[in-house]
Amino acid sequence: MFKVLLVDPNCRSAETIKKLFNWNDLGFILEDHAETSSRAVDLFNMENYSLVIINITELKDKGIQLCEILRKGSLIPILLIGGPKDFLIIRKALNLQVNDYLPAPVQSDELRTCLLLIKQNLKRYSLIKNPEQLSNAVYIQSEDIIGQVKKYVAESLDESLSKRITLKEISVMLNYNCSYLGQKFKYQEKMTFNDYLLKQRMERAKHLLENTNMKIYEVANEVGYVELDWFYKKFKSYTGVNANKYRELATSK
DNA sequence: CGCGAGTTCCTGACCTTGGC
DNA sequence: GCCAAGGTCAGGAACTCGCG
Repeated sequence: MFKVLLVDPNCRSAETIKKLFNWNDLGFILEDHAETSSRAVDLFNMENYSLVIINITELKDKGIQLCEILRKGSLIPILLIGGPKDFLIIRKALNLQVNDYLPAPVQSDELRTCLLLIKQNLKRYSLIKNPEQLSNAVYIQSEDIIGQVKKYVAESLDESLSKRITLKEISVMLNYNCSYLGQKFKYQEKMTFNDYLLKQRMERAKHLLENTNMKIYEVANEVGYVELDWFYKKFKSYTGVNANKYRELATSK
């Protein structure tokens, strides 16, 4: 479990964030809430957090100061929440290597995706409070980068978030150029990222068709296809038969 | 190794058709 | 009416190429 510190002067919005979903299900514990940046610093020094979420709309420049303080002695992931009017402040924060930014009001699926990305990184490296560990982490990252991409795809499929899988998103998460990561993936795996993603989705769809009574549209949705028609096309081109025919053949064996 | 520009191709959206 | 299946097209994501 990764411990989260929420910094938000607005108790109502803090409560809303807490209740967006069950944080424990995603592997996070959100119990601590600081209403001021000074209280946040106190808590940060006392507890061992894995993530800090800051409502920049409410804190403004104090939020930036808080980012500066956290960054001085730590590489802890920082997630900002702010509105369209906070552009200048967010721009400042980006210079402090803030990990991500979500527009307010936060949507549950957006935050969930963001947390999964952060969790991927946290699982990979335990670089919470020691900047010296970053160089080691980056070294590991570049060595096993494709492994991380594949792992992310697999976990996203498991958690039914496959429709959100994009190479662009993964490249941002891993601090790589999108085109470079695509090249690297193809070189190592002898197939493009899209081909790999398609293969994983289709194999999962085949498994679901063989072992469950789910409707075709449910299977399509489960493996990440929003549009059923596109799933039909891809499935047929991958397997050579229609989804229904495939189930018929598989279950008659 | 890493990035940017241009090109290719995938995806989502909308529609139609046919079978049950 | 519901579900399965296919056609078309615009926009965006992924890929390729070339360069530093």
